Amino acid sequence: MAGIRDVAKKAGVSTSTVSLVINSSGYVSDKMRARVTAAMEELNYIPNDLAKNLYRGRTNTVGVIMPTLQHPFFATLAGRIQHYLDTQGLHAILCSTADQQTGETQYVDMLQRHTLDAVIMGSHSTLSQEYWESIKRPVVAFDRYLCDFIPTVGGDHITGGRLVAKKLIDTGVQHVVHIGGPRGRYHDRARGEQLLNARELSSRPDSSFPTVRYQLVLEDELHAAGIETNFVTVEDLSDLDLFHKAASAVFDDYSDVDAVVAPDLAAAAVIQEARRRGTRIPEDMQVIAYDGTYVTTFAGQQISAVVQNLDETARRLVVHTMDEIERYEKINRGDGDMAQSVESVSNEHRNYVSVFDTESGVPYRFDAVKLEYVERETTKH
Amino acid sequence: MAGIRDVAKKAGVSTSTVSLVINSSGYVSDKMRARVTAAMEELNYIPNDLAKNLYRGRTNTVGVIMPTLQHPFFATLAGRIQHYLDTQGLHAILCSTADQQTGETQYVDMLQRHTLDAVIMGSHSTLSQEYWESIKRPVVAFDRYLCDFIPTVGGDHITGGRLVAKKLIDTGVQHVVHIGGPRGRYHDRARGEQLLNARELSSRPDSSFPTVRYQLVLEDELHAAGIETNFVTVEDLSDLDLFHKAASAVFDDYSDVDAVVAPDLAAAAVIQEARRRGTRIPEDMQVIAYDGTYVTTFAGQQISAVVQNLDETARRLVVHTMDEIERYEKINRGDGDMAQSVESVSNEHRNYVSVFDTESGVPYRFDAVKLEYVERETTKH
DNA sequence: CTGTTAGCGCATTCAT
DNA sequence: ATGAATGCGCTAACAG
Repeated sequence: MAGIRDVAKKAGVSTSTVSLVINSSGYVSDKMRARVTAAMEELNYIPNDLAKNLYRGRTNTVGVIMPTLQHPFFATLAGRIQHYLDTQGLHAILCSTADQQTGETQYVDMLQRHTLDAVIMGSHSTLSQEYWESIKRPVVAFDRYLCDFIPTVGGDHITGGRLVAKKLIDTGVQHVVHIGGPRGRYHDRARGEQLLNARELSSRPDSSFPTVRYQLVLEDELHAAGIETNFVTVEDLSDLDLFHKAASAVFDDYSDVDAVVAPDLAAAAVIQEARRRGTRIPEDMQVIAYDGTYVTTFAGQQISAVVQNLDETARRLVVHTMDEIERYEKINRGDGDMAQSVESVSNEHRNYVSVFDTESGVPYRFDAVKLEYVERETTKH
Repeated sequence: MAGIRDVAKKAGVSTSTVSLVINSSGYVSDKMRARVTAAMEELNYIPNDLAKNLYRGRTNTVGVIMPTLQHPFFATLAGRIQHYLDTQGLHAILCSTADQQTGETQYVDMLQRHTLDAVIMGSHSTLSQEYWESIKRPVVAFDRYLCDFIPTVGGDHITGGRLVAKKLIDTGVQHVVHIGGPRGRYHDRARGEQLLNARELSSRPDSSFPTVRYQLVLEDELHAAGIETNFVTVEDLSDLDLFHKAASAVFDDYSDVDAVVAPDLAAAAVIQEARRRGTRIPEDMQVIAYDGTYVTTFAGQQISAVVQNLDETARRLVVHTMDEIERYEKINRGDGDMAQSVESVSNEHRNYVSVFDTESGVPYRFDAVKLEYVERETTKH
């Protein structure tokens, strides 16, 4: 309850002196400082950050929007994001859209009302490009394109797809079934672009960059090698039971399948189903997981996987978040134009790709994190 | 950038009228309302919640402290907490202590500085009882005793331990190895109290109520039935590799083990290790997981488990959180004494146990959520 | 029913 | 080096 003025009164100084002591800024004589700290102790004074926030117009809080924490993939990513935000003195408000009635708009709202300094968007959004453009506050996207004004950090799924394809081709499989989320959500016209590299992709802000990309690359490379492929859809990623159903479907619908590529949980379900049906892995069937979270090490056997570097992804997401916050602060202060701060970041990452839009002065930035293939029990050498 | 006064000016009314329109409180004539909303549209006005927060002294934000989001157990719990907080118009700031340099004190700090309305404490705390008592702001604990002023919601691990013991005894096993976190952390004197029921436990605020309790009950009941038991420790729960090491240790150190009880991830590791060593489950060995998250359904085989009702746990945690917030608001308004609001909650839950401390006027409250045993592939009937 | 005004608790110019 | 005054943007008495 004790306020800064109580402390000032008790110490026989003015409020600004107390303020200087609190923030250890400016010059305060040692005597004054001692008296002030003594008064603070006595009154058990604790500064109220709400006032500070109002004055500063910042809360040091970032909204982190993920589909669900149930998936180790997003839980891990969220954890790493929290870690890197913490190193910058920022807090994370977590929103798993699956756990909430109100969707992502609530958080964009908080962003607009200055309850949030920025938003990291990791969920699929049905909102239009125009909507995201109209926000004009710091937003960074994970693995998806929102609009020209919003930078993206995501896995290099082109490489990811190639890694899987190469391994399967080398192993000599004939019929690959891969499992994934509904494809309808994604821009199908991207279908013809799967062999573009990250730089080329990033120059096409009209297409999204979701994980699903690796599937397109995979299919193309396998087809080019004369290998048959089929796709099994998991409609709702937050319904874990569907992964088991998908695993069953693989065996039921494709009797001659000799390789499965699937996100971690689905891959784990396939391992379990294989044991139940007496299918030996990797002798009778190869299994490769896509994502490579700890689920691949706690399944029935250790699963080979294309691993996403979530730590690095989180690090970059936070770097861009800070940049965006700073960029908008500059804009709101009036100095510096919108494109300015981008340059300074562009050398930060090896795979960083910037495409400047000279008309708007604002670039769309795609920051690709490399993926890695790890060989384990479920594939043959 | 547009403020409430800009809107007022544009609409030709006063700021308070605008405020009334925004909060749709009080009476405003339709004409005025129309003009105000029109002005808001034109100016693209968005209220700044920082000012509102300062005035109200609340942020509608609750700190949720968990050891790590890596564990599906805590990730799921955190997700459910977020869900229930959301239904009450509250946001969740997430802190997994494993992901952060700064520990839980940072969040208690935010609580004191009014950045947080309350804190839900799910991590182990090394801080003293006196420390927690001195906070005097809303705190609710998960599965652990902090101090007399702080209510706890936790699983009924007494029942949990009994469920496991009964099953194992019925199955006729001879040598049980169970895996768990380091025991040193927990009050050893609780050792002699393991047969107390929830009510009796709750009347002993000097002991904590961690998950580990089930192990004590388990050991006692098994010993009483003449069954040998051994304990394998996992020193650091956030180091997933240790679960695999523990699983190996079970086989290496105890060749005649015929049953394993372990937290989900460790149980999954045991399943994997058993397959590697040719041990058949459940023919040669029974496995029961404690917690029952989805990990038990994605392991090498479906694992029998004592399931914690995390949804109900989360619900109650949030109920108590709201109660505490309200209680402290009353206290700060001066009306109502500290013990008052507790009564109204005590009938809310079937397993709710209150112990009133007439001296302080504030009870220690322990709210126990029932556990359930689910039979799956890894145990015999 | 609407407008005027006084804070909410702190940070920061400016004088001194 | 220190203090008095002003404002951050909004809310809620109170007066009209």
